[in-house]
Amino acid sequence: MPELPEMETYRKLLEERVGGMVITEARVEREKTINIPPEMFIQTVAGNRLKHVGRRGKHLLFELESGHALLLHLMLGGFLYWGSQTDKLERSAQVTLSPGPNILYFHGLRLGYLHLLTRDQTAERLADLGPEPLSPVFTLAQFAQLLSKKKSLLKTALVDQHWLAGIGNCYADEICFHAGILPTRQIPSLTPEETTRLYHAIQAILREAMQAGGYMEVPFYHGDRLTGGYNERCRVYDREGEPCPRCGHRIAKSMLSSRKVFACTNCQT
DNA sequence: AGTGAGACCCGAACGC
DNA sequence: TGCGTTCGGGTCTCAC
Repeated sequence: MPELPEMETYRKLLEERVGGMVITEARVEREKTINIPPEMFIQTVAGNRLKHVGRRGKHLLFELESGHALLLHLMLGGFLYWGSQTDKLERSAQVTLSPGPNILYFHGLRLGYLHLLTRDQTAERLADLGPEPLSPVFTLAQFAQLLSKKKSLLKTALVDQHWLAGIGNCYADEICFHAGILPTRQIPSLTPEETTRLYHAIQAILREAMQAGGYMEVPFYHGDRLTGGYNERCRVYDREGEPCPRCGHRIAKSMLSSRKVFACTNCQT
């Protein structure tokens, strides 16, 4: 599901294409996707300029000139499409915005949402998130400090948004594989050397995935060659039984608090 | 504090 | 083909 690299890919594409544009029209097809009555939502959003598109963890922030922000979380199965009245998908869209001549379609928002918030409300909603793993202030020392405060299993911590923001089920496994460490390791058992490997794996995997365009299944616009470029690059995620790209051993799947865990039990220790 | 279960939601996958 | 059923999975909340 959409994690940091996918949302960052969307953020960049959106910033380039619709940043600075006036949202001439907003439509709400599913009221539960938003947080206020549709009339109020449309009244505030329509005619408002989209100043900037930001990201925090797995959230996307559409910052409006009025000081409001649209806070997007795609949760499970949510995705975006940017096209025209005719160039659109054969799928229902829960909300559409028209920044400029094209239309931004919000699809698959069942558990996901697009909430219109004031500056203060936005800050409050994001206040509980952990640090951004790719921020320059997120150093190895800070990561080691974070780890020292956790006693849980490694994977449980990696997907905990309050501890570290942006990593989900897929990248947690990919990061552990890159570091050669089992996701089910107890955090207190990690050596300083392993902590260093994990830190560098977080940087390497997230940056590689961002560069490749994440693992979304649906392109962002007609002819999009970036979005979803990471689909073929996952080393262990959803590859149960396939040979490990490092040692050839079969990749194992297990469950951990109703989450799938993929790992090579031979070269990850 | 960590873990687990239930709720949320509906498209996709599956079974007959 | 087609209808009914099951499942998945991030996050929040509430036990234990």
